[in-house]
Amino acid sequence: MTADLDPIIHPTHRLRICAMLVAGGTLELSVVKEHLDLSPSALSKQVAALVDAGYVKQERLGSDTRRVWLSMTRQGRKAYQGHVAALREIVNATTVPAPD
Amino acid sequence: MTADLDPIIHPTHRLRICAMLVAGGTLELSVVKEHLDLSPSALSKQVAALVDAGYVKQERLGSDTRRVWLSMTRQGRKAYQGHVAALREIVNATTVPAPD
DNA sequence: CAGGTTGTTTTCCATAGCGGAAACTATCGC
DNA sequence: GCGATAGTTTCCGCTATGGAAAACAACCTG
Repeated sequence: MTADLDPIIHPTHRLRICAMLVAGGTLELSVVKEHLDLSPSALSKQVAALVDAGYVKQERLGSDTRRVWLSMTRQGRKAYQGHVAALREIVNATTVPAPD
Repeated sequence: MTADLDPIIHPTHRLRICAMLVAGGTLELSVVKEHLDLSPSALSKQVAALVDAGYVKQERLGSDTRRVWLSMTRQGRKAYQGHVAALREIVNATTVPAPD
């Protein structure tokens, strides 16, 4: 009943990264970097955290294999959905502990 | 157009505290503590951060002045609304940077 | 294929945030 | 006044974060 916020996803940069990937499918790392205006190292680390958690897949695709592409894994999509559900639950809460 | 996430509000405990107060009006600190299952010191610190930001008002009301009551300030409510708007914007984003 | 360039990751470092435990302050009820 | 109750602060260790620069990888050109 009480969905939990996912601490891997919640921090602002990672939440944004996931949102982009969920909406956009497979995106180039550099596109995400520009869109979120993150430094290379900051982005790389946040993405690494998502990859470590099994939420995001990284691959070098296309003709120029220097470029990295990102996409959500099935597990990541599920975790993201759960996280968003938890956010909605919190934000939409109308019920509040009854006063004494 | 791009609303920003508020770093004061975003962290999970503070988000929950704000959500409770926005929904519940004036609540006793201990009620919040029980509801969120936080240790005394953890709660005290998170609330202090919200108070420092001017988002939450703390007062000792009623006969037992040991008990602290919490409520959102006007500024806090506004910040919370903005934060939630930003969350919605991120989560509902359908538009994504166009591919090459 | 050497050398330069571009894209990404890693290392190093300094700083901020967080939470538990325990000491402390203030108040209450008897 | 005393023990119990509510909350805050201090102290401490741990994790997270981010910038800068070094390192690494892949590409491109001559």
